Amino acid sequence: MSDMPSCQFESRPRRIMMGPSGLQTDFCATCTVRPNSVCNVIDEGDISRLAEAAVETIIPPGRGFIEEGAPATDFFNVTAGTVKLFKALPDGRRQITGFAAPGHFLGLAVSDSYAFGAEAIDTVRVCRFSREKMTELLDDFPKLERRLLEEASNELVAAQNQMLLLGRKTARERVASFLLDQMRIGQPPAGNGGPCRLNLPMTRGDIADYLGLTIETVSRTLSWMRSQGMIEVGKGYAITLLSVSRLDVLASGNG
Amino acid sequence: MSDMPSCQFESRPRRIMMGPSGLQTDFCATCTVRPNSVCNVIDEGDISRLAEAAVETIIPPGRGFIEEGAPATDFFNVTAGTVKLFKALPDGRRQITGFAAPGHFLGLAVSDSYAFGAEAIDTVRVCRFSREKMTELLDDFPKLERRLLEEASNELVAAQNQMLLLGRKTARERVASFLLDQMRIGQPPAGNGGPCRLNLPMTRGDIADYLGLTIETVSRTLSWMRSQGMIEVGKGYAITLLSVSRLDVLASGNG
DNA sequence: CGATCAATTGACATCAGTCAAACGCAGTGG
DNA sequence: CCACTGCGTTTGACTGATGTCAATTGATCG
Repeated sequence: MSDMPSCQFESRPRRIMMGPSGLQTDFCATCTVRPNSVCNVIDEGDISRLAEAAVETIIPPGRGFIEEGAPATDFFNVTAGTVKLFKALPDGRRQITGFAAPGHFLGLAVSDSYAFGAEAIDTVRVCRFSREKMTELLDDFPKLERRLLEEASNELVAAQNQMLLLGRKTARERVASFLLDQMRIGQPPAGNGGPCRLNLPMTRGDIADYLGLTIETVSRTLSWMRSQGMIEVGKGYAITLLSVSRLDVLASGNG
Repeated sequence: MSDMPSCQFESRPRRIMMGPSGLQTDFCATCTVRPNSVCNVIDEGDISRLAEAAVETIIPPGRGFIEEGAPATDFFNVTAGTVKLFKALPDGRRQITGFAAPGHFLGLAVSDSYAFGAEAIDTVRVCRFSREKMTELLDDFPKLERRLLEEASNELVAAQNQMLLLGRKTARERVASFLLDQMRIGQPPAGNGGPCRLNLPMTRGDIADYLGLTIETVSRTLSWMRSQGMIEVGKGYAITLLSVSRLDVLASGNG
């Protein structure tokens, strides 16, 4: 599907403000995703330590930047765009294990090689940390470790939900679950129940690989939902959820 | 399938040796699973702190001891037997998200309620830690936090593998993957390639719920493997792997 | 306008699920 | 000792949801 060249970064070393003392200062201080990311455990006073360790990298759409099985040299924090994480079988079958939105931390594999691949869906910006810098940060900021554990636990919960979806839900239930999940990402938790417009960054193929279905089944299912008045399929990647409640019933297996 | 009574423990407060100073001593020091569990990061000198916090609990076969959605009051460390972890849909469909063998740490969910249920397969022994005690331990032993992060990362990798299995593998590939995984649990990593006898603690139903299949399909697939000379199905829960290499080819999708 | 690529739709095939029967084994009680 | 029961497993016949293959539509971009 994608050519997946071996990990090539289009890194552009970030221009960093220098403070009076010559120390790097507030490159991270102005980061818009910090409140939602693991970085939020670093105090204002220590923020320059973070900026020092991070290298901002821009990744164009479709470019792979983590190769499954390659040596795990870096950690990443997504600051813009959406990344797909996946595993593949030798014959090309692919399972997307998750989508990483801004704030998401990547690279939690403990082993010395990545257990999954990663590819930019749209234009992605990440903060890259070398393994060494990351180790230093972990040693100096115990809070960071606790925060990463929290992050990992949340991912585990998401993974368990996905296993339930992949192992036991029907195609309609899977698509409904997916749409609701996507809604919860963009929306504040208190959804008002009214129509909700989504702008999905990923293709039908990505959705299929995420839900363990084929492109055709995803397309047919969306068409069926449209025929039922549950959603509206706009042009491009827009989908409007017309009846969140009915999708909810479907997603939880009571359709 | 199981009646799952609300969490009832058959706790028997562990008899603990008292040292000269009146402090509890080496209940954990003699623990056979400590080398493989998160507890191995606590130094000998501090081992009594661990013993102080742990309550050993015996759980009979079939008894549920974590209920999905219930308040997450305790953490567990499995010391004997096998536990199944699962999520369920309202209509009873069930996905087993993993099996916890001795050494496995349970309860990593950060939220205040359990994201999964847990039930003993055979007679299970666990060390139970209250949330408060666990927090104390984490505060006092930073190494423990790092170790838990490692554990969580490993579980994430396993979860990603399982997503690939559930989303993209055929029934034969799933069963082959499962048998090989089970072999690797019991065996030291250097499998000699010769026949390998497994004694699975779980029923066909559990295997089916783990692999996202039905009992019938699991049974048929095992019969097919037997007809191919790949395995031997003994009475009870014994299965002998006759050709690990052919199972390997199957499991990785080149069957 | 033609080329390309993603998405949709249709016709058909198939893998795994469903329903049902039979088997094997263990435990119980006559 | 044997009949009876319960439960998990195996096997068979059939069904159906989803995959496969293929044609069409629609959007984007030179």
